Amino acid sequence: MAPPTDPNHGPAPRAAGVRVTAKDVAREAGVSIATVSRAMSNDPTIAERTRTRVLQQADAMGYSPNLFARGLITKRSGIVAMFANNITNPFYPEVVVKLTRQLQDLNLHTMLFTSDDGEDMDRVLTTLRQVNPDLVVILAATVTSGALRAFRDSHTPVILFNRYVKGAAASSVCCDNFEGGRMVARELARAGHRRLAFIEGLAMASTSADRRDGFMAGAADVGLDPPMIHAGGDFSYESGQAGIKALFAPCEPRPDAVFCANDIIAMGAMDAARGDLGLSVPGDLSVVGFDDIAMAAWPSHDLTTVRQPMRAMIDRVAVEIQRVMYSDAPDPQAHFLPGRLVVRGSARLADGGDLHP
Amino acid sequence: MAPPTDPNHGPAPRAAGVRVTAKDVAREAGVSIATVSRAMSNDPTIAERTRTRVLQQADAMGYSPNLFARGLITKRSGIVAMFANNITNPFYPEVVVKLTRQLQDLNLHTMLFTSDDGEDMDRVLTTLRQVNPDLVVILAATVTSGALRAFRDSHTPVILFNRYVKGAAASSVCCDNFEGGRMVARELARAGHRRLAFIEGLAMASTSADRRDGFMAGAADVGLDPPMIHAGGDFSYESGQAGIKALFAPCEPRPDAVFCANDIIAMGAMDAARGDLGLSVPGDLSVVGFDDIAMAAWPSHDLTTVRQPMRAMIDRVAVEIQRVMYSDAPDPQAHFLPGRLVVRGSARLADGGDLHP
DNA sequence: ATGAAAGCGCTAACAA
DNA sequence: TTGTTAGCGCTTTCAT
Repeated sequence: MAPPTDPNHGPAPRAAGVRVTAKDVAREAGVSIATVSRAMSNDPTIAERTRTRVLQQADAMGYSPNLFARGLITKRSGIVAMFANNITNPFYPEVVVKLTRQLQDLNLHTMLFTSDDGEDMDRVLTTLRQVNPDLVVILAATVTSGALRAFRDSHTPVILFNRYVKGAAASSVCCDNFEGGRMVARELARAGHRRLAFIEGLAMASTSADRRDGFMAGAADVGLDPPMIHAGGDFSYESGQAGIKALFAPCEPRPDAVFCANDIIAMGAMDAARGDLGLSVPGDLSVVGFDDIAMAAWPSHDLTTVRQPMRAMIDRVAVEIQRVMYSDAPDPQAHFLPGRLVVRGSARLADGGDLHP
Repeated sequence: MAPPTDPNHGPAPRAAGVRVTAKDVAREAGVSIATVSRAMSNDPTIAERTRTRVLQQADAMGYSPNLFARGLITKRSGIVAMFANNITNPFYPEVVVKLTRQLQDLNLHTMLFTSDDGEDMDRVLTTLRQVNPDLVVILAATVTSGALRAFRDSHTPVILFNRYVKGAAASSVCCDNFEGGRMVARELARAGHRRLAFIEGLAMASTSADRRDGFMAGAADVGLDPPMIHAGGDFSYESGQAGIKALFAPCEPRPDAVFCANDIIAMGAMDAARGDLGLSVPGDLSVVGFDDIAMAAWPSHDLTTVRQPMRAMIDRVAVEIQRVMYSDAPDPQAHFLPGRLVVRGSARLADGGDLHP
């Protein structure tokens, strides 16, 4: 079917000028604006004949209702505000785009907000509140409890993506980062690795911390020494390069496996291990990442990694959005979705495994 | 299926939160709502003392003006709609995020729209028009002239990013793709390459076509045979793998240099050349990409490529946005920004060069 | 089944 | 300098 505003559908579009309003359509169709409104919103009380006539007229004039005027009355902006400040990791832009795509089918619109780092974030969140979003999705960013409270006060539900704040008035949809880390440690141990190491991402990111804690717990489970930890980096390729060099700087003990807070770090670590350190991967060192971004599968790195169930996470967010929007006083819910170990050539490992088998 | 504007889709949604309005602040501060409005919008006619008092009260109550009620009157939504359907190439998500960041400082808000591909694009653009954006930025997507006309009719300026439509009522900010391609051909020839090849991206993308045409023009300039062209792919890694294999399938002539429509393709071509074909890069084959995404610089690929001046392009878009928003009947302008050849290890080349020296 | 009228929250004349 | 009033474009009673 032709879209309602297809200019090649029906008579020539109205002479260029101001935007066509319900009033214009009403006048041309010989009805009241209330009837136009009813026609546009599928009000069942309208006569079928009138409805089609009005719709046709609207179509011909290229009319579509002003979403914000509508929102002023219905108290629903139809807007989902997404906040993301992670840009070096292609995982999150991809989530933004895919989630946007999905929300479009629910007649919801994405408004995008970003901040460079911590300090101006509250300023951005204030701006964000001005647009009265029906809902806020915060992607892998640390948000102050003050900001969370402000949202609760304005009755704006919040969904955290890959972030979990205990006791907060916000829903969460996360990959089970802790279990993912634990699984990696166990599998590495099972394949005979003895000296584990971990390269952190951003210190304040719970994704990094949870993966690390899970990794350490897993090492403890199987009786290995606590993994060496390289801290102080961010989620970048350069952090991976720097991390692996730092881990190998002391003569002993040298790790035989390194787990990284995300794939980008892992690729940096792998390239530096091979290039600068002259190590064989996985011969001398197994490297494992987290995310499973597209290029992890490329032969150039062939990276063993924990795949975040992106599709399932996005679907879960969409469901949570609907739940939260269509219930009166929704309790925040936390969802943890299991990751899956994707075994490739960068690590000496036996086999894949699920987080929650 | 319910029309895109159906608000009665499903059960009645809960009303969004009760928000503090200008009326509330006015009551508490003992002034009229007009005064509140003046205080919030820095109207110079208001008394300084009143202004601070009102602002304080507003602050205390957590008030911020409803952007859309304001827009209803001022005829300015403050919204920039961005349309992007390219998701496999990390270049564009990065542009979206960075441009958003920049617009925030101009008090403009980004609304994001995507479509999977051509057909449902008009439907998405219809939805997009409902939000009355002050301006539309279309990123590297092909738009129908009908859609462009619809925007012109509703007086919504359009800026095309890396797309140029001759005679269209839309501004353009592009990397000079044609000259970029030409430069690559010339530089390859200068370094002694004789049998050039090109791997296309999506057929309908002008970025791919312009780079190809420039490349062919450059080859002609220096008297080389017309490059072999591999068509029928998209902008993916897999297209690069398939492309290079197809180019090497016939025994003769075999290319000694391949230029790819973007970096992702180039990496696929390079990995397949080395892996599947057992070639040495750049010994047997030089590989050149386009974009200079972050990972092009990673040692794993060390890709020679044409760098798009992303920062300059984004700045240019911001300037164009301001120009278009603050003038009555702005003529669309086209800007072509020169790329720069970044010489790395994937190609036997003499030296870097600028598009417009 | 349709229309008239009352706003949603805000800004912009126009008065005072 | 401030308040009053009239809408922006739309939905939603309440009549008819």
